[in-house]
Amino acid sequence: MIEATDRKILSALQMDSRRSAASIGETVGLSASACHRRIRLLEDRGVIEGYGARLNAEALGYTVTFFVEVSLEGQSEAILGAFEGAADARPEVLECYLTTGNADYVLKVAALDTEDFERIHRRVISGLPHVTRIQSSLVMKTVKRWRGYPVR
Amino acid sequence: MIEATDRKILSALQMDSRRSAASIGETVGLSASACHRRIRLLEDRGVIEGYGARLNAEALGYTVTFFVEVSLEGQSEAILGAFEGAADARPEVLECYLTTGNADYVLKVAALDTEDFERIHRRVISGLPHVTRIQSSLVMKTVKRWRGYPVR
DNA sequence: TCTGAAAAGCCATTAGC
DNA sequence: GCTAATGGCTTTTCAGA
Repeated sequence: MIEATDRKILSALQMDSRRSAASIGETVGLSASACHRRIRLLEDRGVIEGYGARLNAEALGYTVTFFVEVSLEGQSEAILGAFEGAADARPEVLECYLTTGNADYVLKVAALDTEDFERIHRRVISGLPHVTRIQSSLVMKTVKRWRGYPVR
Repeated sequence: MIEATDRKILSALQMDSRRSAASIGETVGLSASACHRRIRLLEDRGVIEGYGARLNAEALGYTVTFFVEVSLEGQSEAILGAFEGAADARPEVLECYLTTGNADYVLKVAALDTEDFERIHRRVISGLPHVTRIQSSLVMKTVKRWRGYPVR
């Protein structure tokens, strides 16, 4: 379990990891050194997995985001493993989940433009091993983007 | 457009935003101050939207992740707007996208346990305004988690 | 064991070139 | 873009609650 003060620290760092330990300590009622030590412990415990910059997709040239539901030709460990390894290796595949429901996998993909989308859909995804059926859903609007987990 | 050196900087910061400008500058062939100025400009241009800690979902107590496909009872601006505002306000809804395809929206949701999942599915999602059909897909395995955009 | 205070070293940031 | 200088921050050490 995670203590209340630690949760406040995590919430602050999740929103803005460039805040200093002194600043966060001030808001949670700790000195800079005490706050810093707690952060270090949360890192060591694996609660904090790392720190990253949030980049603007459009600025990077990605104008198209889409989800792909993928079904495979079987459920054997060999088939699943082959697909997962190949999906993981493709940089176009941003995320990949094995799910219950109609499809076997849900993939999140980013493309530079509609031509790139076409290429990824027809060549990359369809070319992953043991794929039998794919169905893409284009993202027309991001209503709520990822801003981290609720920590309360 | 973004220059090659800036892309290397972005890639490094996306992976680990705690690296110093001096360290990144060394790998991309710049002095600390030059690298720092480029980072500042990328922030000002909005290419870098912010910095955040990556937290471990299980450590926070989230054992269940699922996607929900949601259909609404109409497509009018009022209906879409009401749903989107309500979805955005729910902390359980981590992400929300308006998509093409069978459903109108795709939501990503995290739950503490199966009981919490039940609560969110039956009360939160179903209670969002103008929802007519929902279909959940439970994540059984995260094959590839979000690690940022390819910047090359 | 966790805290706060102080010291040392590193880093971000700016100015000058 | 680089070098140099400054101020702030991280990080460690140490003593007390």
